[in-house]
Amino acid sequence: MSKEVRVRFAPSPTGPLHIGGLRTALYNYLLAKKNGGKFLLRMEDTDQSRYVEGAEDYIVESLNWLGIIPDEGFEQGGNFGPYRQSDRKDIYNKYVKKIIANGHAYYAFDSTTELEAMREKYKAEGIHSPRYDQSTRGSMRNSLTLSDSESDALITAGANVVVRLKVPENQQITFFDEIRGEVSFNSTELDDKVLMKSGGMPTYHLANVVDDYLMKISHVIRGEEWLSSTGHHVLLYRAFEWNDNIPKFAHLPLILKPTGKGKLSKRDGAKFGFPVFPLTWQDKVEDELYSGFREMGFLPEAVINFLAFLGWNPGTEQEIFSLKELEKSFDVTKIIKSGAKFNYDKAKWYNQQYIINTPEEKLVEIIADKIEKKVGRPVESKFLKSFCGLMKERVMTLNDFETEGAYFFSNSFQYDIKTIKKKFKIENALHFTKIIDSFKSLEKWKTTDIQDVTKGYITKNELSFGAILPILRVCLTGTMKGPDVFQTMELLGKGEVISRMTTGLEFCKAEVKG
RNA sequence: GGCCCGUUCGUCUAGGGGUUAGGACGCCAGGUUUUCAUCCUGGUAGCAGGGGUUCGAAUCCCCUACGGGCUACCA
Repeated sequence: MSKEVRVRFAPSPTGPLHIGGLRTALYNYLLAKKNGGKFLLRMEDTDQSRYVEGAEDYIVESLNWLGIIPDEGFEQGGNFGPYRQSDRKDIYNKYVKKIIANGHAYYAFDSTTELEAMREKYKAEGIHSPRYDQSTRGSMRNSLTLSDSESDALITAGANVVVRLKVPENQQITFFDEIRGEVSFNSTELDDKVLMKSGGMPTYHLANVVDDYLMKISHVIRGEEWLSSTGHHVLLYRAFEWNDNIPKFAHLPLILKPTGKGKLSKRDGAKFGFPVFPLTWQDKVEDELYSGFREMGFLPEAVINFLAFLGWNPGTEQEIFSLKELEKSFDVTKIIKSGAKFNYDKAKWYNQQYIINTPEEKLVEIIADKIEKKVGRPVESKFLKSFCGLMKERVMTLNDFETEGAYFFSNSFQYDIKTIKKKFKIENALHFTKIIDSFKSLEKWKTTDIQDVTKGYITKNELSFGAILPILRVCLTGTMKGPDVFQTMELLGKGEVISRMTTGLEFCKAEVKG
């Protein structure tokens, strides 16, 4: 009987969640669903100094938007709570006492200045990155070097007391990473990490291991930035004698900048002109607005699909996967080892695919409010449905509906002068007037009728389509881009078409003369 | 600097000893649509370098180079 799959997404509320974190959440979620397991959301808020107001809500809302809903967490509840680390201080305290007692951790009393002095001293001796470890701890102020009575006094006094892991000498630490295979460290390379900070809060390392154990986490899927500290985590499991309960590890490659080097950062969005966050985030400290995929007009399904494929693929040639399909096909061992550059073109392509495959009714639900807000009046849903049908094959984002299709809602637009100059011949002016007249006398205002009467007129008078159709389009929409001109006319309505044609024709005449 | 991880078209990737090295995005060309987009067809372009092992390496091993991560009382 294999253990139940229980995975967690454990973000820190230090700011908005960026797409790297989101992908981590997604992979965790997929592994849980694939195996009928549980996906938990745990808030790692042990650093009160970095706590950012609203970040927690942002994380929850982001996951909700994407449909990655936790089975357990501080909102859903569960039998392994509390799910905020700040609410678990007593638990960490209890466990840290335990490993101090069994000799795997110790108290250290060094002040910041003392630590700095130590680093300076060893640096001067040519050691590049001096650390608090087995080679230096003997010359520091801690419960290993001080007498018991001295230590006790300092512990009681309470200032500057931290607990450090006593890393053993020359131990081989090997663990199996589901993505990378065997990874090993020698303990001599590892420093005596702080487990409990002076305020009594645990550090990530302690809290993480204790929580994963207590919450019966079976797989730890996290970013590659944690790979180096996994040695410490394994040591911790050993110190607690939880060897049989070490979770499986999977360290995800980082998401890189699209150009240049380095991992994607929050500033890259503004720099390269694409979102790196799921939702727009107003940063109060920096007074900066970071754009989000949702506000940029992306469908959550498209973002999911795009994110899933940034570092994973099923090994088949299928590219479009719904969340449900991903849940079935996902396989941690197929995750790519190397970092992937963020490719906004591909993200847009996914979005376009999803928009095209979304039924018009659904699109109306999504964009109706935005359109009406922009137009400033209610718009019939029947109209919107046709509008979506005409536009959805030519938009990249949801926002393009209102920008590229603005002329369906308003007649105040700029005419494409170039086309008018090129295509409008003054000797055809009378023909346009006659075409307008034939529109007026049209009883049924359907695409085919409009098309028949227009094309009929062109053929009968031996005119060319190229001399008439572009001008019709420009007069009606201002632009040369857009759906079929006759379908556009049907949707615009007879009155509107006649009115726009009349003013448009006057504009053309004036333009050519002037 | 040290430790750890990585390296297939411009980008995302398939491929795990014998393949014309496959797909997708982008780009280019053609077709459809007398617009744009969609759609269809075709094209462009890649195994970081050097040594091994082998009858035979993109594939296995080593070295180098390059990239990335970590090196806090941050996560």
